[in-house]
Amino acid sequence: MSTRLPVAERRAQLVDAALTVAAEEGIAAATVRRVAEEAGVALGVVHYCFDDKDELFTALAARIVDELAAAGSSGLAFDDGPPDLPTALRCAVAALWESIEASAGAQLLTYEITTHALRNRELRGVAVRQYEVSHAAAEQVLTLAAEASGATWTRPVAELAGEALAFVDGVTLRWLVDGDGGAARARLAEFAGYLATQARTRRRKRVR
Amino acid sequence: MSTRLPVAERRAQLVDAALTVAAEEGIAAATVRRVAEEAGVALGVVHYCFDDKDELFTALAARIVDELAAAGSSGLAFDDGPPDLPTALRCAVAALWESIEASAGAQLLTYEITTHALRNRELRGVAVRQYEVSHAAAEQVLTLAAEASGATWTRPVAELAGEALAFVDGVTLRWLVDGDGGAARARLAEFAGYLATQARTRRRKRVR
DNA sequence: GTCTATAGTTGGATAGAC
DNA sequence: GTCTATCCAACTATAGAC
Repeated sequence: MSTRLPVAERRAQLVDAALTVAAEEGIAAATVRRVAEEAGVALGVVHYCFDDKDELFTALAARIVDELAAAGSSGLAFDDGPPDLPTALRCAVAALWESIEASAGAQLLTYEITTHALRNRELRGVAVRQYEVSHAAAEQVLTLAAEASGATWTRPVAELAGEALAFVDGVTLRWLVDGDGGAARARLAEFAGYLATQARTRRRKRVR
Repeated sequence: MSTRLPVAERRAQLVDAALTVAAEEGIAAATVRRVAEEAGVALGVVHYCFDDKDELFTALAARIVDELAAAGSSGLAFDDGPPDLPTALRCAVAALWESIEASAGAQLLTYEITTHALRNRELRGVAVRQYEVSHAAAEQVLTLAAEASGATWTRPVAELAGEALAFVDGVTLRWLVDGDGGAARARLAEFAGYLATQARTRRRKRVR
């Protein structure tokens, strides 16, 4: 069974395995042993690739943050010409929620990572980075939506992004608990409506 | 050291100890052993009082939810006569935030309890109850604020409470990560402002 | 009825084999 | 440089003492 592999590839493989286990069964289930088993390697291999369980955890968190950043930068595509701001926001929210609803385990995992990181002084940076990336993604979406619809935010985008992030976070957690996707969507739609009041519309390019 | 105690009192004492440990060091640190140590009793005593670690956890969660319900029902007091709605909301938010900011460990613990409960089928009810109580508390605050200021919500209170709860949840978690109390307060104030637009003012009792 | 002493399991880490 | 075999600590749970 012992297919020798360069350490970098092993690390990637192990982080994959850790993600699989943690998303499905929770962070507590992602023990060094369980991750090794999932990856099909002996226990000690994990400790050869990572100094420490914390280091494996940090790598896992980094990987999730990377995915988050990638998802954020995928952006909105408006093929039918420039929409108005409410429409753009509705699209953004719909796309966001679709991706959330399709990955409950991963969503729950991000909350677990946050709390776990907050409880361990050395891991605090993990939680901070998580939010920096999320915040940047939120700002980007808001900026793109405004640009696409030819509107201008009347308040700093950073503030709006902070509020949006908090709201989405809270709505998602609530949804994980009650499983009510309709209610979650309604809440997000309401917030999108609020956001639309925080911009003023510039003269629009005429659609021919 | 063996002061014999009736089981009900021991249970209460142990839940106290569990709360102390969990709020300070996280739910993962609240092992049966650590709780016994904190309470100053032998390890086995915990297993005599609780069938199971899960039962101790459930008791801990119930105790936190009770406190939450109590805090919610403490209500708002407006000694200076009926305020207008924006003022009432500002007061409610300020009081809420003060209590949150004073108990970071307990706040973080509630998130840990939620995620932990969501990862264990048998404990799902714990998370659901947590949110039912929070939601009820939110509805109560909104209703009281409207009554005190002689206003009427133009949307179902349940919807507004759901949005408020989500937002407060998200803001709190963000604050636990970045420690920026000012930003948190600003976000909450903004939301209070939004809420005020969701009501219409009835004729006001004149203040003499 | 209340508590103590002990068993059995699972986890993180390492010394050393290949 | 990569992996295996082994160690030790910490945890949950229980059998039985008082």
